[in-house]
Amino acid sequence: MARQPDPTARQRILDTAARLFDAYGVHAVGLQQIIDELGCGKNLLYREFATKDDLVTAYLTRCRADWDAMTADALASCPHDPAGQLVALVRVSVERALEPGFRGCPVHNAYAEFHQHGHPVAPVATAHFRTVRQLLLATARRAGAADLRRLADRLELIIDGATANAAALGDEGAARAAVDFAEDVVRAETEQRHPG
Amino acid sequence: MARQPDPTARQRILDTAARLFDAYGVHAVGLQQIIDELGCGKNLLYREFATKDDLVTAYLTRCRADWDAMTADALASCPHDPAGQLVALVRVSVERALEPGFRGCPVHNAYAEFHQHGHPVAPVATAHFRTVRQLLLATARRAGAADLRRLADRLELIIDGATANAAALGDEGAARAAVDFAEDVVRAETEQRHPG
DNA sequence: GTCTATACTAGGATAGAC
DNA sequence: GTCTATCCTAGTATAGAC
Repeated sequence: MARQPDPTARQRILDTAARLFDAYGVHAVGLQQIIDELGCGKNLLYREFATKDDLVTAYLTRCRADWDAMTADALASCPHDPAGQLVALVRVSVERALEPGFRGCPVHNAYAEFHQHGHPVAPVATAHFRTVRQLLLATARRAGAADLRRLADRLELIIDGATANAAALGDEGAARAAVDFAEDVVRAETEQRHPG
Repeated sequence: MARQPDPTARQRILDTAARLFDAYGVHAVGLQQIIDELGCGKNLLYREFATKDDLVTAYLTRCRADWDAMTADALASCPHDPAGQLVALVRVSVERALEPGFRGCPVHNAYAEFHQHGHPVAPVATAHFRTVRQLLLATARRAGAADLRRLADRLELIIDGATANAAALGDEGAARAAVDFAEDVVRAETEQRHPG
């Protein structure tokens, strides 16, 4: 009897690839290493992903989905408090960045490895950067910020800064100060102006 | 007559290596590519740098020296105004990050590629991170900040955030807001408290 | 003696045939 | 799942120009 194709194969390949790419970077991980860790045959991987670029693109798409889910949870934690949602977006970013072994935002890291020459993974990364920006702007608007772009810019700097710094210094660096910082910024940018 | 050894060889190798590592990442650049671009023989490179790790370590040490020179200039631009120096440190970081082709802080990028298993380049990178932090703390102290660590943490988040964000979105992102942000933070953290 | 250039080893990469 | 082809890597050794 012929074996049935395994519908979970693609997901298992992506799980292993993501773990290795996250830990060592894309260039540093070979397909053979993924195959060895997964214990599958070479055919299976090449059936699901024709080239390494295809696998990397799928990996980055998955990173984007993870980030979308993480931020959706943050927004849902205080659905009627947009100012609190802005702080929650910073909080979940910092929590992720302070996990042991964190090596930096996978999308930023992959973009640094592949941003040249119209590489196929570059547009997936840049789409993520625009998504982050749009989410901050939309939430700042609902929070009634006087200057939408200024508040969104400042929170984006805090998020990106905490992410990069945590990769370098972990919780011995500036990342642990990010949430307090964000609270002060949100308060300053959304408080009522005194009349007259 | 015998040829004289070229005292500039090591520097020329480092120039070319730094340009390629900055543009494509360390893993993505082979020694052969450096040799080809430089037009030297393989022997010369291996005489100056016995292994690729040696070359990468020298490259990172050079990146650190570049950063030290850049920040020394910033401090010298307003030697009797520590608060202005803090803003100047942010300004030069943002200017560097907004240059065309910027791919992120080279030390952060290299650390992301080589942070595992006690790799010989990792300590060079972590020493840089501590240097940045110490410089911000020392300057914040001279600026008379009420809470040294809070001011240094916040400025470090802004610098790291602008650097990472500029690599992703260039001047269409949050990086251009960093200097104004830093000015507000420095003002808030160094202003005189009202007595009583 | 210093340099360029090339040949070579050994291993790992992607890719694909069977 | 194995086996092969081709390429690229780090690194060494050798040949020959200046």
